[in-house]
Amino acid sequence: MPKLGMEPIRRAALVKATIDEIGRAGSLDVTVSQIARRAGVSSALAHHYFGAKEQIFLAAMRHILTGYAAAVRAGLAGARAPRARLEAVIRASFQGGQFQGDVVSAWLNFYVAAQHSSPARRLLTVYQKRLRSNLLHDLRPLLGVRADEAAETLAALIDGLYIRAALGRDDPDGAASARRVLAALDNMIGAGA
Amino acid sequence: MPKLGMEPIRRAALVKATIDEIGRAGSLDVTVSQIARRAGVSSALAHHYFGAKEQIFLAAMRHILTGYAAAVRAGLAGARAPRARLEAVIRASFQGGQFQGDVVSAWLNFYVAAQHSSPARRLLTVYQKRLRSNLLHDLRPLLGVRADEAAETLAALIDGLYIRAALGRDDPDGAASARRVLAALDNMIGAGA
Amino acid sequence: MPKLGMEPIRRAALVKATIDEIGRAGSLDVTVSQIARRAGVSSALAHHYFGAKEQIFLAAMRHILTGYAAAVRAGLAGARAPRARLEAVIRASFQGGQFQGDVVSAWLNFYVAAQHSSPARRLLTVYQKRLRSNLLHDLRPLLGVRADEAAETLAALIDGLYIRAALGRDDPDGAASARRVLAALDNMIGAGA
Amino acid sequence: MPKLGMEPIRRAALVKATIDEIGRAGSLDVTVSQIARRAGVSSALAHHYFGAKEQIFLAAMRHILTGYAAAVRAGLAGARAPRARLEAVIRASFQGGQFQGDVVSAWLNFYVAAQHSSPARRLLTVYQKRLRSNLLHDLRPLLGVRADEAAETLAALIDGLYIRAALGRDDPDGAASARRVLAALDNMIGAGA
DNA sequence: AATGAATGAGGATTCATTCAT
DNA sequence: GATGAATGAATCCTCATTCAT
Repeated sequence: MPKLGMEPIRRAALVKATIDEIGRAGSLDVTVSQIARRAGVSSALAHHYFGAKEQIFLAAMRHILTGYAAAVRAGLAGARAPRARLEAVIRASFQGGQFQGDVVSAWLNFYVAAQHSSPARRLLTVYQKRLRSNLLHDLRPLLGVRADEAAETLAALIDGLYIRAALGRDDPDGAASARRVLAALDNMIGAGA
Repeated sequence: MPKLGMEPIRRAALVKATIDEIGRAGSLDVTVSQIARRAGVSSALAHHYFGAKEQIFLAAMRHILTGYAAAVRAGLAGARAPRARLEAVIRASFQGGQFQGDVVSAWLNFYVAAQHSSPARRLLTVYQKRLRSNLLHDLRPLLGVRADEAAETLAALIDGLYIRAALGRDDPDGAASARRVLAALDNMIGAGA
Repeated sequence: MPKLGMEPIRRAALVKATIDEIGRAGSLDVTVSQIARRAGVSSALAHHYFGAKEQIFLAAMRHILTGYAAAVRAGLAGARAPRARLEAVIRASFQGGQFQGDVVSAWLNFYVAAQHSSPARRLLTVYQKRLRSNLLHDLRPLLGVRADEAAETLAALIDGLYIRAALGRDDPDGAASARRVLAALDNMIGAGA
Repeated sequence: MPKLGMEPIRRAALVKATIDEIGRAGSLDVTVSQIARRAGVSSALAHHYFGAKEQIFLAAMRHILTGYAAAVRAGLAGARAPRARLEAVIRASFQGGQFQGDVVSAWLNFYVAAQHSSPARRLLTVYQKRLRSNLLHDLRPLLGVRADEAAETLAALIDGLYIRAALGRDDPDGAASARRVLAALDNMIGAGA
């Protein structure tokens, strides 16, 4: 019997290393060797498990999106009222796991990748649809027909705060960002009165 | 006899070609040869005029920022009241010259470049500062101490709408985007009442 | 409990898989992994049994030559007269086992391998010597001193028909090929009259 | 004005180097770097002019076929009678330029390449058709309906002599090979009487 | 002013081979 | 007996950049 069960370990390590490297480089101009070295394996092994470089990137993207989805689910677990649920969704975007240097940088780069990579675009579209649907679900009871516009605006605002966070040198301030989105949300609700 | 005065023409053509190519590729993964070919010159000439590839990119970035600055200036020319001036600044971001496929794509890519290129970051910072100062100047009379927060939020919203526009396949709808930012602005003003 | 006696089975499977893969690829550019996969084992096992890739190829070559030798022996079993024996030798080259897509393709590739691999060359030389000696043995009584020339020509003709068969897309027509060689043979005999 | 007109020179040198290297290696397992080094240029330049490795090989193949076609044309120039023309065609195959170590080795390898490369197959098909048509044109007056069979056999014989020449260590004996084909031809003619 | 020629450096990818289990 | 794990070495190919003309 050979050494068994390394595959999931290596894959996870490589995905983690990919996000770290993208964060460090601030771009997708990262070599497979750099990723592999950081993961402590040879570049050949990275290819062995992922096939091609793009697959590594996509796996990293999927990893981030999965983490985000889990954060949203967790946040929604205890929330019932629309306003509370919206706050949960918004806060999830700016929480620990998601809103830190490397991950935010990776996000921004995935946005770029989505412009020329169909699979990347598909993944991003899934995220966008889910966010939109989450927001709409609880905006409707509060805003009625204005919910659609509001969802678009809030989603754009979240993305905008991400992009700006990516430019900051230090780890971004998630609490402040969440506060801003919530303020915009409350403005919308208030304006409807 | 040598052709005189070609330099500005060539430079402009190369800058234009750079933006076009970035738009086409959806990333900065564009070769000097591709840019040169599109500009109708040899890649050697591109180097002759710009020195290195990064300089070409920076020139393109500068070109876009200059165009944006001009649009803002033009918009502000006829506006006096704070609300009118804010609308002018916001509309400038989503007007013809700025808010079209290639240019938006270039923008997004420059955001990425700013993460690892100091000169690019500097250029982007200039833009951000100017936008912030423009917004603040007219938000203060309307919102007082809440102006800072409002400026941050509006700026992020503008960026967010750009990023989302970059993902759309067709030329983005500038009017709709501007409307959203203005709605957010009016919500802020209304909430302050 | 360890399976006993697997070795010959695995070796045979790998040899068979090698010939099939060479036929499929139309060249020796076949990886050990491909061969192993087709044989239903790991590439490590292929190395375990054969040591190195070249050994696998040589074993495949030996397998083909052995099969050919057996076909010749079988053909000669019932033949007595020189002309009949020659026909048997010639037909053996174009019979079922030898003259089919994969095998012919492998043959051609072994000719190439013989140009840079000494062991391959040695194997091929054995085949050539044996064919030559077979032909000569029965050409001498019929053609006397012209037998040497005739043997060379017939051997070359056989090889030439193989090479041309290798290029055809479908399984080659062994009967037609044999007929051509026999016609050439009869022309030689006839010319001697 | 840059240094001009190097392209055809480099291309020719690379084609020549390719044939030499294939001859030396006895296979197509030749790296672009080896070819380039022998041609006295960088491997990058080889790619610059030919794009990809396969194109270099195809150019070499084309070069050989062109040389062969020229030799045939030259041989046919002075020949009128069918038998004389056939002799010219046959001799052309075994003359200086065509029938020497490297070139013959390259030939054999091109036969292999034709098994998996469509463009290579196409080139080889052109050669085969031309040879067949050349032979048929002059065999018909001599052999009538038997001309087709004869052409096939002669073509196969020529190929067979090539393949065997490729295995010999020294430069092959073209005169002897030609003599053999001519003898086969005369046997055919004689048998028809 | 402009470009064809040329290359060094670097990166993705493949693969035979080894090894521990 | 058998294999998953792992890698070093190679190879194709790309590209920014330089230079002579």
